[in-house]
Amino acid sequence: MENASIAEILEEYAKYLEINNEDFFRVRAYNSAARSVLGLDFNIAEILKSGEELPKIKGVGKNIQGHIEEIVNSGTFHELEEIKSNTPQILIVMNKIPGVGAKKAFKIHKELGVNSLGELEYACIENRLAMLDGFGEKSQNKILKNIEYVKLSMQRRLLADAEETAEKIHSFFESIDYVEKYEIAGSYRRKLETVKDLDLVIVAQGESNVLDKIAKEGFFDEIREGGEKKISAALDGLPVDLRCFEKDDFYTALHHFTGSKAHHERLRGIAKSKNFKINEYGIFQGDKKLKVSSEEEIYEILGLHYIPPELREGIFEFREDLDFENLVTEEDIKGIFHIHTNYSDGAMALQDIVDYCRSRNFKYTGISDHSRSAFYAGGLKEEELFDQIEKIDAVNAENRDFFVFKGIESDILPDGSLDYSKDVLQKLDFVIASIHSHFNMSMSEMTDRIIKAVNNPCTKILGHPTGRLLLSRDGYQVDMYEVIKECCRNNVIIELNCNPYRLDIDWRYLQTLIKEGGRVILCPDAHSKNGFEHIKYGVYAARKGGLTPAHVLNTLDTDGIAGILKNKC
DNA sequence: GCCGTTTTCGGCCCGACTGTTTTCAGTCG
Ligand SMILES: Nc1nc2c(ncn2[C@H]2C[C@H](O)[C@@H](COP(=O)(O)OP(=O)(O)OP(=O)(O)O)O2)c(=O)[nH]1
Ligand SMILES: [Mg+2]
Ligand SMILES: [Mg+2]
Ligand SMILES: [Zn+2]
Repeated sequence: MENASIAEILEEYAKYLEINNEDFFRVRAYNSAARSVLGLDFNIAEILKSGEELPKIKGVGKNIQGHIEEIVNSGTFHELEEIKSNTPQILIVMNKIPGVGAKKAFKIHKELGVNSLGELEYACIENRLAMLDGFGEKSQNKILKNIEYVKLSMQRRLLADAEETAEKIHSFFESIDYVEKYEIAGSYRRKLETVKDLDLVIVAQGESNVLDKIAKEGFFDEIREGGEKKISAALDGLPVDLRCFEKDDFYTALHHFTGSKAHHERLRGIAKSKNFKINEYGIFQGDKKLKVSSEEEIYEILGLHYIPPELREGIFEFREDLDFENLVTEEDIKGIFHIHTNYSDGAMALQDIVDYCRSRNFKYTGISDHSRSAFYAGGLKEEELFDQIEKIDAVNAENRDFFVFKGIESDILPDGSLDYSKDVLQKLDFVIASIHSHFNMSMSEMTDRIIKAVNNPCTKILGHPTGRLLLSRDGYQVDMYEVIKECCRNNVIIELNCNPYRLDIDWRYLQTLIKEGGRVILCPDAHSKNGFEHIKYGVYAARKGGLTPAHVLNTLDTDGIAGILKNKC
């Protein structure tokens, strides 16, 4: 079992505790234990099963360790199952109403016997809500109005889609002259794969009510609420939070608004233990406000190495054995694999791809169309593959400073075998093995299926290992830890698919992967020219996972790649 | 629920805003 599964279950329990109005610090204990588990450099289940003693895990004491042992044995723990079956659905629903949290939802349910949103609407209309202690006419009206928001059920947004809204915001700030400095912070700046909103930090020197002025520009679709220092707006259906600061406070404000919440809890705890205090207005030593002119200085003052925004998730950035000085960048990428041509479902011809890659200064590419079982995606019959091989050989004969590696994205068939015979695959430089069908297998079946493909000597790369499509399709059930170990044992590189809907393998597994000695390859999975633009999302994800160029196969030059691929099957 | 260590229970990140309150709790960032 993966640590991530354990973490997920602990987080779920925290959510139920919170909804049931349990002690705040108890809720937080479960949340922070979950983060700790996610950031471990060993596999909990493996250690427990071997009968060894579990090393000390920060934030995991007797109780939570007991739960973890139960989770490893049975996939859940009884307190969780109990609270799940005892929590009325309406509490969960009401918690989604803006302005209604655990306390209010609990009270409404308990004292008014409200069991559905419909009943809540009635209670408001009949003025019963306003009669409750702590409620009044205004909050009643607000709740009535906000019930609609739950029905709309706000979704998170793909980072790549949020970027389009961000572009509009950049143009807007170009067009006005009274904002001196601003930056989009929050999860957007941390390059999280999906974002709930955009969080803007704004500085306007010598302007009294900047936010008011911005609100009145009519640029945003909606201004939901606001005070002097912050307003909540929306654009393209995406919420936007704006906060205004003095120029001198810009860096601590930016740092604050970049988050994450979990990062701040840890960092501020550390600060406090060293007799500092951090908030959005500065870092303080006693009454003295220290001068800060970069985010780096905040970490320096605390005696910590710098933690870039992408890493600030409260998961593993505080581990003492890690530093983030040499994270991979887009410039490190020397060439790209997993390109589809018009032989299968791609839009570009081989020569177009070569020309385009050269114009982008790539030194090589790896062509991999779909295999024959993927008939819906124009998968290649053997003759077509042989034809493509000839064409690629011809291109390579013409070019001295660019190389095309010959490959295929082979379906992993339900029994774990690949889609062509060995003597066909031997004609290729590489095989990406991917799952494109029969997603509904049990976790152990699916894990066995993938592991069998990974053990096939022809397999060089494992493609999009969970098959997830962010915000629309969960990945298939697979034990990623077992898969990672098998990949490392067989020298199979794991793809980090750069398509912003995929970003698969998830960055949260990357520390585990490199601990096991593995590497990733960043693949745009391009079906058209536009697909090449996706590389940056893969780089963001790799950085979030703390990877350096050495952990990314396609930072190597052509000879380096050829060396890795030289053992044919 | 966890932690530290003045080994036993008090503290756990910090602030803006709202609406209710009559001095602050709840929600959200
Ligand atoms: N210190 C502190 N800062 C917080 C807390 N909650 C939010 N923040 C800061 C850090 C967050 O990154 C920032 C923006 O809050 P958001 O709710 O928008 O979360 P974030 O952008 O991190 O993720 P999301 O919007 O959900 O994709 O505000 C908190 O409880 N404590
Ligand atoms: Mg946000
Ligand atoms: Mg926000
Ligand atoms: Zn694929």
